[in-house]
Amino acid sequence: MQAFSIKTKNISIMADYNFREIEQKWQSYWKEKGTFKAEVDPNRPKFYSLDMFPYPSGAGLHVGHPLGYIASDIVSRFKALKGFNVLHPMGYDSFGLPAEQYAIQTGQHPAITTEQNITRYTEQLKNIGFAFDWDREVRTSDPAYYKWTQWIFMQLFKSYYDLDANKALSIDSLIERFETLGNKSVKAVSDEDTPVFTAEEWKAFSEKEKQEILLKYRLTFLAETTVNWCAALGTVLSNDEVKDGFSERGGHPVERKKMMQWSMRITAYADRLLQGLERVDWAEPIKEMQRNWIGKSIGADVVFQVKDSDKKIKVFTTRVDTIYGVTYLALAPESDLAASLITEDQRATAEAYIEVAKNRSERERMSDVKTISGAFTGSYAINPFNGEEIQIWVADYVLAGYGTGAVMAVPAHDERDYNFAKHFGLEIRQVIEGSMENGSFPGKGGFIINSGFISNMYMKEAMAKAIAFLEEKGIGKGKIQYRMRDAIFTRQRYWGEPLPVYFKDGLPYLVEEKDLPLVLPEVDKYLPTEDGEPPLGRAKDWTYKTAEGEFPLEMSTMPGWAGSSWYFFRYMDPNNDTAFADKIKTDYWGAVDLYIGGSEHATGHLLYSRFWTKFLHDIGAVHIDEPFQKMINQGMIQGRSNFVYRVKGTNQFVSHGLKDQYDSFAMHVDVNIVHNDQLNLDKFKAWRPDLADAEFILEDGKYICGSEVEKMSKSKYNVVNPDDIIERYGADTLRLYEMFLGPLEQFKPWNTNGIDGVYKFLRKLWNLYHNSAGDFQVSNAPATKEELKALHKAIKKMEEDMANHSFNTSVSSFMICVNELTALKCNKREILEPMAILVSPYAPHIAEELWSLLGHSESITKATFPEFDEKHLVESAFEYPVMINGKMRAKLNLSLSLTVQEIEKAALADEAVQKWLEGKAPKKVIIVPGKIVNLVV
RNA sequence: GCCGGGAUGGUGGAAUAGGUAGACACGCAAGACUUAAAAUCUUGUGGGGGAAACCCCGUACGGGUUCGAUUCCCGUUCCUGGUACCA
Repeated sequence: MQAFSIKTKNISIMADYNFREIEQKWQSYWKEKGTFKAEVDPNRPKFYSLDMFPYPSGAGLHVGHPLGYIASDIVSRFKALKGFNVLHPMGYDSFGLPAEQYAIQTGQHPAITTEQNITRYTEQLKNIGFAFDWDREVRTSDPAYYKWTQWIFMQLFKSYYDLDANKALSIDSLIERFETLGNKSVKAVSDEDTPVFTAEEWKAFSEKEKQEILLKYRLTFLAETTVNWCAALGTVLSNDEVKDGFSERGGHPVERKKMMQWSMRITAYADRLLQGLERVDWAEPIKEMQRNWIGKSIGADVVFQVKDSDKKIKVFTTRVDTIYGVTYLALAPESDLAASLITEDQRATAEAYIEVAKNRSERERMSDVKTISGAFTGSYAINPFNGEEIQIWVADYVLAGYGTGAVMAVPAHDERDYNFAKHFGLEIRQVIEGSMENGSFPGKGGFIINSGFISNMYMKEAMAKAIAFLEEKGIGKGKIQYRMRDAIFTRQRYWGEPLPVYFKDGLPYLVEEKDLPLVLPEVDKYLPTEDGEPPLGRAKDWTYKTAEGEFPLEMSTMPGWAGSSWYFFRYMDPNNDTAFADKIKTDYWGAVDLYIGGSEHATGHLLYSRFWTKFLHDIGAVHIDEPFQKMINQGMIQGRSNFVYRVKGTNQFVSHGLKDQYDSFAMHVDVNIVHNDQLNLDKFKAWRPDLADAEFILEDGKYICGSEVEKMSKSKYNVVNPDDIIERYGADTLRLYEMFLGPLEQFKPWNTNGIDGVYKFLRKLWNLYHNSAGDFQVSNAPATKEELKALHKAIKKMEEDMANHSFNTSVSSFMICVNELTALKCNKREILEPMAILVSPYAPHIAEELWSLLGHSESITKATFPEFDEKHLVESAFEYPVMINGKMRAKLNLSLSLTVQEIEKAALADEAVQKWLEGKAPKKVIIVPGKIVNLVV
């Protein structure tokens, strides 16, 4: 009877670490109990942990994607154990080009592919055991979501940027001011060509004229703009979607083209976007990238009169202090003014030059910086400071898109101007004290010479005087110029949010809010129409009906960044039908406390989100002004390819170490059939039919593969799928291993060479709670000093690592702790309970299982993080390294209560030390108690 | 070109306030268990010399500061990310 019962027990409870069973069990438990449901709770501090919005691609997740999610999951779970109310959501940026390209090829509606991809992504994410509140999932392509993307667009349309208030204000308030005062006194961000008018003139304008003027102020507006046109994709692209003259997605050529486009007046926020960077805790390089992208320059506009003409040329310069050194003006080839200034005697050469320069592609111009080219127009301008006549040139080093498209050239103090002047034999006139031996020099802050009334001054003073002169004469003013351009907001594509806009008399009007969402219509094909309209031109009845009649709706859709610029607010209140999110909720959750994602979004998403947040702040919709308080940029996981070496002309494969003895060539082999660089021969034969009868030349009985770090891609057979790792080792091992691989921010190749160690760790952890028969067994006996010390070392380390986001070192410290406890044969509840909590953020499934075996009925996620107590780590003795001249020569175990004199005495008495001292007394003795002894002889 | 980040054993990496370089893990080697293999466990493992004690060298390279430098400073090389005629 006795024997029988034991046997039954062994069979029923005997438990090796069975990750499959455990992980499924707890994932279902979390789902059923709604463990990670987050609700507003004013009595608890909040923590908002966010991952960058994924685009659900058809390829599914590979092992690199979850890296950041695992890190944020660990932080989220840790914060919850620390008593925080954690918001940790996940959702999908589900509008995008790949689904549409696929739709064009197959005719399948992008919504269907997108849905399939999301299902796959969600399944993969759930297998990893993330503490996401899945009830908050959002999708940008869901009408209930994009209703509010459209709503935000409408608010932008109804707003302008007021420079006195330094915020966005309603366009209605602007109209009121126009009606009473005209626009002369209005300081607002508007188009360059905005006319000045009085109240009377305003009132006399027609409805059409009024709307045209208002468009020059609206924060989102329709205007003729030079855009990046990608013919292959049939759409315009934003600057951050273009890399080296080619589209980021697909690598198609991109050209500059003038088109009527919707834009967002992000430039109005340039300065606040710059200022705000001071207040966020981001990695410095990302901030620097944004600063460069915004590109603030402080300088002045200067107007040059064209000689014998009423034409004027406005230039922007950051160095008015060098204005007496100007020896020519240069205009961009695209400039209409340049063409009009060409005189008869220069016509042939200048026009030919403009023709060539204009038609050179952006890419050509960029890659060919060294070649200096230009042409004299034949016209002269007058330098307003000294009345000198200077030549006006056309030069392709001047960009039409920056400043005024014209520069005042100071060859002595600007390298490009210098090279140009040298090349064409133009005058070089020095106006700052210094040596011209090595060509031009910027001489910033230098002493000004040969410069009329600003001579004998330093830069700062000279600039102030020169600007005062310009303003007094009405021929210029101090100005701040930004490199950043307004963001194009339309794409001539199907799979995006429709703009809630219709056209009347050729002018845009908003649809009424009650008609939102303006749902994406069905079309027969996802291609442009025959007459070049965007795909929405194919939709039937794509019109808007008002009391006045039926009007055509806008046919372009919003760009990919629209939906992702505000999704972090929607997570706070994902199902709200009356607002994009309830104010009480946005007030409570506030800014994202930790944002983890790649640095590739530095100048796109991260800038646009900040812009929209500031706008929503201005209109009183949210109280925060910066969306992401702290950000960590995880490094990309690269692929690590494996190779086999085929002997030429045979079906023989030679192992890596022997390949040089044969005439062989390398061939990619699927990394999933290679373990620790050793090829699984059976799986290799089964991999492809032509390899079934492959033969091998082995070294030490093994086939060793070569390896190389490359991008993770299907064609290189180096894609590792998280599901495969989970199938083999479990989600907890995957989570631990991704963290163990190295610092989160670092770029690193994925290889599974070390994964066994992490898996072994989990088994050792499991064994602490089980006896050798595999039965759960913990003791209630009090813990020993050593056991407590091992535990508290780990607690301390984890606390520190969490503060520094050093996840890899925490995994090591868990291993050390488990190794120590195993050596101590510890199975005390007093140790093992806190131990389970400690590892639970990293390995939540096994931790839940152990926690429940320990007799707890509630999830371990509701436990409290163990309190660190320094007293367990206090040592009474220390093994001093004793150094002679900085080299470690002896070790000395001494009590920490010894005084410096006593330590010195003990050190000098040591045998090994005596040998090195050779009987002499040390010249100098350095003793740092608890650290080191160093003797100088 | 300009602005960042980096370089540590065979490999991933550690050293968080200048104080024992190489924690932890992989791999490798030897041993135990096994008919055998796998798994597991034990021991060793930066390089060179030595039977050993121990000695010399060693954190990309060259200098410097310091009693003491992977850590701070100056210079060089290589890798890597961003950006590109921005007036």
